[in-house]
Amino acid sequence: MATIRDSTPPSGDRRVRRTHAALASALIQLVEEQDLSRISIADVAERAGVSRSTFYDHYRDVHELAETACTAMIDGLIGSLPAPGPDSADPAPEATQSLEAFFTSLAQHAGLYRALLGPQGSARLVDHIRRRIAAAVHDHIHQAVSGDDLPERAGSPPDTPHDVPAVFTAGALIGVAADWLQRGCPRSPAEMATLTWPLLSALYHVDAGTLT
Amino acid sequence: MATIRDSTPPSGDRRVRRTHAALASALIQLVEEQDLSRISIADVAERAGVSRSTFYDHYRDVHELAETACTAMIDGLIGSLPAPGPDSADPAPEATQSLEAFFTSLAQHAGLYRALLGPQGSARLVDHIRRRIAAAVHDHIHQAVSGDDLPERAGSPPDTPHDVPAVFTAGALIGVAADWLQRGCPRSPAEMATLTWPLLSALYHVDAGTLT
DNA sequence: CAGGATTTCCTACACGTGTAGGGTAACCTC
DNA sequence: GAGGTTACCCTACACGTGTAGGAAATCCTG
Repeated sequence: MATIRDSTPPSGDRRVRRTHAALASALIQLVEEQDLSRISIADVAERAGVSRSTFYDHYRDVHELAETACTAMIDGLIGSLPAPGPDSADPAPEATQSLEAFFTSLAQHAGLYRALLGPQGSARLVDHIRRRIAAAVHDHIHQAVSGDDLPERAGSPPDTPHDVPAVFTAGALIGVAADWLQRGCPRSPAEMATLTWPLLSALYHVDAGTLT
Repeated sequence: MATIRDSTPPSGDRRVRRTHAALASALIQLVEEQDLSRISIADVAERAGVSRSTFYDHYRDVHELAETACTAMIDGLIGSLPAPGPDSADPAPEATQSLEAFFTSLAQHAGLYRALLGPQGSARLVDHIRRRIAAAVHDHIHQAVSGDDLPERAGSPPDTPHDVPAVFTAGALIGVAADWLQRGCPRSPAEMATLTWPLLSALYHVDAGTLT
């Protein structure tokens, strides 16, 4: 039996890397085709060309696989979140552009993200994403206030401190994203960015003011 | 076999009311004791003194039961959300008080809400709650701008229009609530209200400004 | 109270889940 | 390459899910 909880990516063994990749790819394919709640472990394993018991050697359930399989994509998304502008830059072109990139990325994998964030999705994954966004927002705010460049926060554990503004902001972004995806992306990413930026910017300003 | 999708509360038949109540009460009990994901339909049915197949006569799964069983409680929560103040009322005592009531209600059923909103919770229910909060926020904003008293929005269907600020705000509140509950409510409801109100208020102001 | 209509319960079935043990083959290290 | 290690696969089992049909009890209606 395999040792469970292998601490992720640069797994020494070639076999492990292959099954991890195969399972992740299979899940992403399947989730584009149907609701996450309809996907059985047997489905994923078969699509990946792997036995069902091998799946259990690596993950406890589909949500756990989804968490690790999508972390890279999620982090890409989060990376395109705009930092708070220096101060009241009303048009704020670069921030809006960042947000547009955010919504564009969402739209490009709309099927995937809708399945994960929507009502048939995974509360676990949503929680995971909220933590990561909150951590990013936390860094943005403190970086903007102190002026320091934080040391990149590598693959560090997302031990968010209890930062109310950060989780507030993170929840808000998830809410907008989930709702937009669920309605089938009726507005363009640019429109969404234009509508969202004033709200996000307002939160940033409150945070900066409260922090000092 | 029973006709599925009976349109809820004032169900004529005495038997139906009894089983609905028994199932709802049983679920709420169980969810205070353990994670939602560990609760089987057989558990709920047994606790309610009802057969498993009767459960399926009324609900498709545990999440659907949770949705209807908690709607009343949820609506109570939403009712205590503060409306936007007339304009910049910085201390805004009544708004903060409303928010404190909101967090106090959450804390009173902390076990329940944590199980429902947390990582082991129900994405369906979270989606449902977000829609309801968004609808309430939507009404608040338009009421504040137009000055009208909307006609109470009785048990009406939560057909939220695509209102970005509303879902943004709704997501934010859910994010704060979920995070706070998950950490075991480390701060008092009053502290949470004090921390949250500036953020919420800022969003209200942006919305009012954008609307005119 | 009789009537019909519904709800409730029982049984049964095909599947999915999660766990366990052990055989085989692939891998890394030396 | 030979070594031990470890991942992979197979089998099997206990349980939960969701569906279906039909018997019996309960209810609303007139």
